Amino acid sequence: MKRAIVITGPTASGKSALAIEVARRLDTHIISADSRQIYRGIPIVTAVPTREELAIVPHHLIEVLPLDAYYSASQFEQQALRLCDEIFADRDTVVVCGGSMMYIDAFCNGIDPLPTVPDDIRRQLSALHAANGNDWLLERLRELDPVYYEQVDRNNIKRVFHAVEIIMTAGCPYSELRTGRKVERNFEIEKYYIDMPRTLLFDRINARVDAMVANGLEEEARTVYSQRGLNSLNTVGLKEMFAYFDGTMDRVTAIERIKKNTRVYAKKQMTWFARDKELLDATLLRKKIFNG
RNA sequence: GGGCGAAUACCAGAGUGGCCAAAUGGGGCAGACUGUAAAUCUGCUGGUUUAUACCUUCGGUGGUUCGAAUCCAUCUUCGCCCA
Repeated sequence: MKRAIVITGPTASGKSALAIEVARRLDTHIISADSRQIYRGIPIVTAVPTREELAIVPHHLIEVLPLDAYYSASQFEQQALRLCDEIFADRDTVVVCGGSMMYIDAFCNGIDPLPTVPDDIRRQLSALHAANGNDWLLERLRELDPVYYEQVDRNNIKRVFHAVEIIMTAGCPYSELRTGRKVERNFEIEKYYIDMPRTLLFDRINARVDAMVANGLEEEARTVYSQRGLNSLNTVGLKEMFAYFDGTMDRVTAIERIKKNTRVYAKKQMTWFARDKELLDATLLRKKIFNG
């Protein structure tokens, strides 16, 4: 049976390095499950592995999309599965590595297929929303899908918006499309999580941000500053630099904010993964691969 | 030596007699999450295991008042000004 070794954990916990060691040992490839490293042009903020690291084993889905490309967990699932097929053609194992919670979930458990919302529908709804406000949007959802209306966090207007645009596209209630069903893969999945004391992790985060700054974070941010509205750039490390460029935050504060927001992000990852009962401790993987 | 101003919860900072365990922001903590997820959203943050409840807080002490973070006296510390 083929096998996918999934390596995840909070940001700066050492996922990439471990994945490279493991993939090298098993002579296989790494599929990155990172919603930001997938974009081209922001390797410093997103901590893309170095050129040397990338040369050790083949990596996939790193720096492959233009910054303005639309992408989603579902697309990741499809692409990652396709890559698995290819890699499994002449190997038994593949390594999937990343900290994007939803991508990991989509890969391991699948995600319900939803229609892709056409641009004109999105634009149209967006205009109506802008003109009529949140209450109007909520009212639309209540009419169109009372079931989901009861379930959503109505303060989270992005979710409400998404539900409505999906309904408009699919022509049926969003709640009918959400099965939450877990998909079985035709390969085994071993999911490992890198755990470490929070104080240590936070020290690593702070050190990594300093390293990014030393490696040209500011210059990198400048090169994409003009495109700041893109979702791919709504990223920790860039938004703070943008605020600095705007003059609303001084440089030292911006760098502090990056550290703080990265810590917050790491905590979100920890919270998400804490409820995943299938996760194994990454130290087990180390033992298995390197001592056995 | 004299004059003025300030002292509030982890920090900053509102509040100037009851509606104050005390606005707001920051920071911290906890959580939600199936479609741009490094996104988006939520709760808690004096103590009492629960609380529309009780207790202890607004520099110290002593007063005034039915009632004080808020008024008075005094002390301490800090800042500014005049000598």
